[in-house]
Amino acid sequence: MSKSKTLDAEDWIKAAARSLTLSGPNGIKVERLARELNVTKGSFYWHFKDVNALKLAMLERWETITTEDIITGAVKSDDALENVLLNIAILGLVKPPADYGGARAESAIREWAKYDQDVDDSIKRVDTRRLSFLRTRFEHAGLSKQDAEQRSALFYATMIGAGWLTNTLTLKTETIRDFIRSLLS
Amino acid sequence: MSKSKTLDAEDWIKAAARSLTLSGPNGIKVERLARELNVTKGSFYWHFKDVNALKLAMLERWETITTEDIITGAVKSDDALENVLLNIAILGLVKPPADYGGARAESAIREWAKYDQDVDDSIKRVDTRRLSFLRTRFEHAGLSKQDAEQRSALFYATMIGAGWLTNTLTLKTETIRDFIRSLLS
DNA sequence: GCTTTAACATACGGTAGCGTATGGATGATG
DNA sequence: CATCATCCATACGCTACCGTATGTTAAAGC
Repeated sequence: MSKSKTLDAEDWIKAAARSLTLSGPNGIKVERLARELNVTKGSFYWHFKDVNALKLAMLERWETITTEDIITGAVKSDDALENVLLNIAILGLVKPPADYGGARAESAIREWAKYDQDVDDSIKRVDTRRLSFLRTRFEHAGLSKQDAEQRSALFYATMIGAGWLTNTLTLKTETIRDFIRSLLS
Repeated sequence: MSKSKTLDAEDWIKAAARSLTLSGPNGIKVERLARELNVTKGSFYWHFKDVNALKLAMLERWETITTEDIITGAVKSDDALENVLLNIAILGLVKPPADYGGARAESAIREWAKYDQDVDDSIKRVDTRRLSFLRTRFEHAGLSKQDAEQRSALFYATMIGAGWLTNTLTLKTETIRDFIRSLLS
């Protein structure tokens, strides 16, 4: 909701992302988003061909945000791998800006992927990108290719699960640190 | 789809569970399920008051299946804790019968819970039940209360994440075994 | 064999949502 | 200042649902 008098496509994308995290994929309805933006759907069909176009645009934003942006951000602190991983773990690996749905977008999109091929393609690219980053890092730390592949996968699975269960359980930093150390030994 | 000429409530519950795993929560539509069952919705409203009643009935089935039934099944092999956990991990902790949506029901329900209070209540009970089972086991293995709490949580998070990413990555049995050993030491 | 009832089918009114078509306002531009 | 493109509102037909009301059938009970 910029202060400009008229909306642009990006405003609609943000609204869709917010709605996704609040109500799930089926919360993304044209007339509903229009109400939240205080316009009518006449505006929407000016900026987008149809809802599918909005979906694809939103996925594209999310992809770049949760791979390139986040990973490069986490690596900026180029400490020892242990600290890099800890950073990633604590940040949840997935903290897109609140404008675009925040951390809750991850799980919503991940589940959505099971019923929608476009979404599945998107998340597969994201997973591949992240896993290859982790695997490379583990290899640089001296692990064999096989160990690097398995342990980065184990680490990634744990982060996804933990980020998923934030409302149910809380992992202490020390617990995560021990876990990372066992992966690196 | 039993061979009996008429349907019962259980048939509708199974159909709803299947539809949930295939199309998500918004795949659970009365007229849609009716088509899949080769009847009309006249049948549905005879067996249930409304869709919400079907939702609640399905959640109840899922709860008992994925806690009592599964856990007691995994424990039947009353080996050392290491093997029990391995069993749980490999079984995914969450393999309800295919009739009721199979393993994919877990993630669907877990995501659904974010937008629906009834579902959230249900999954909170399930998580509590499972975590308390794990925690008790860890304590019996000689870990302190704090360690048992944290490590069972870590184990559970990993299992949820791994079960979630089965299409993306594959953890070898040996990897999981090493992980469990590090948790028990 | 006639009624009763369980298990559906059919028909209806109502809402929410999609996409289109077209009209209206507002600012830039020559 | 008349025109033109941008941005949005309004109005329309259409489909997919929900839930209700009522008709239908086949089998069970007596």
